[in-house]
Amino acid sequence: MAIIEATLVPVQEGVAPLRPRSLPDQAADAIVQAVASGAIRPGERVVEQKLAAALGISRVPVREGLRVLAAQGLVTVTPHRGCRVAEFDEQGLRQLKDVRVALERLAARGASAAYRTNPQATRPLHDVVGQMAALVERGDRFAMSRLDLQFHRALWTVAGNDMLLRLWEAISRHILVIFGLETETERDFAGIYRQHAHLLAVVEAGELAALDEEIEGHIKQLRHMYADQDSQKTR
Amino acid sequence: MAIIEATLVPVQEGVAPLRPRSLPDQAADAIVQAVASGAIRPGERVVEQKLAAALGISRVPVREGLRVLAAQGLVTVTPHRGCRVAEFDEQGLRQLKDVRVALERLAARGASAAYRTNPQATRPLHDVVGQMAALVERGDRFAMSRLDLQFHRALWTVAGNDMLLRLWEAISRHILVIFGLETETERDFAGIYRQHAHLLAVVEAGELAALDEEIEGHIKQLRHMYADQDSQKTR
DNA sequence: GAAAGTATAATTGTATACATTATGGCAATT
DNA sequence: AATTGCCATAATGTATACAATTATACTTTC
Repeated sequence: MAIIEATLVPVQEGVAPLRPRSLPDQAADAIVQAVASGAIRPGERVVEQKLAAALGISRVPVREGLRVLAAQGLVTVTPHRGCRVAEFDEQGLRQLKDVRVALERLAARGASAAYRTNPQATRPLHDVVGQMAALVERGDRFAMSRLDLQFHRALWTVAGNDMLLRLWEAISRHILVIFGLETETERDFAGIYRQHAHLLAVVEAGELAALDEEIEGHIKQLRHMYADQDSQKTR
Repeated sequence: MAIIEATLVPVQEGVAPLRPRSLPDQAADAIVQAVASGAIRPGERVVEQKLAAALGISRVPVREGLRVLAAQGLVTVTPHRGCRVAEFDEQGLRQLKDVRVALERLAARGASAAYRTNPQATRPLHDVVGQMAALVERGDRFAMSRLDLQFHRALWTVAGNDMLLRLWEAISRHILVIFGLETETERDFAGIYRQHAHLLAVVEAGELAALDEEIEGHIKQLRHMYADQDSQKTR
């Protein structure tokens, strides 16, 4: 059987399959980044041609990127009337938080189970927490936000649920934007590090009730930070 | 202020804004339908040009539809190597079920809260259940599956969480495919009707613990039905 | 003077054409 | 005999061109 034969072929270890990032992907990231950095404001109209020109590419990959973003809820697209960046009002944030809590619990439980099966499974999480610790001194806000997302992405990955991870792709983009839009209030870097370290410990402990509570508390902060800016909005 | 003036303009009530379904959307639906009906098998390679030809359109809208399906996890796309329909193995089904339970709980709680605020909120759910009742006699398997999905879509809509509803769009497509692929074992139509009616009653009752349990039981059936076929798979 | 009609510009939607990349077969080389 | 290099083919990725739709400004009409 050819299949069996194929599995016997020695596969080079230690090399990850490289995959070139396509223009649509890059375009989607660029748009999200633009929103997160404030270059494009929530609710603002987005014109394909202008985006394409700014990115130095044609409209086609831009459109594909926008379609994906629409599926993930970061832009709304009305037929023949174009795209508009989603608004991130207080209600939307609460909804996002609810969804995230529900799924993050699942992820944490999955990661917890994976750890019980194989204590090495949470290695990536420790790595991220380690990087966080190194960042506490020099307070790089952007880098810390990235590590925050990276930690949770790792958590959802360790859980080993493909569908879950796919939903995280959408959710994390929302969070990325929210992190970007959040007020400049200095975040408590030591606190962020401590929180994630603690969450990781609880995951490895595997007490379900404690896990649920930890997750709930961990995510609540999100809404907090953003609330100030939102109340400033006149409209 | 122009804004205030605008809000005073009487808006015609009772008419839904009509939006033409775009070719990419139709293409995506067509592909999902083709998988659900068995015309395209899970894991099978999908060539854009052939799809376009079959649908009588060009490749561009097909590509956009495929990108959305990829974001929703129904196809996997490898750069320069094309698309492949996802496989729905037992593990994937379990993962899907876990995610669905977690989110469906959230939806049910939201719907329950909406009902407490306004008893009219669950009206659409009663409608669907009514249609189910009418279908019990003449056992139209396809129609019943549609009502099943329609019920849950209504549930998630009533919950009033946009993000949640967006995720449902992805999940429901998976379920649609699974329903289609499921073995021809006659489903218990009366049972399906009864289950949904009961779920609705529990939602309106609003007992959280009972709700969680009900959801869990309600969704477990999914894996069940498919398990047989999956075990037949040789590979 | 407000509503409806009309022409024009801007933008999106789709199709076609071209460029790039992967795949499979076959010869050449070691 | 196995690996490498090369070529032909097929499919994807991207750009450009055109068609269809919407928005805007202006005119017309009652």
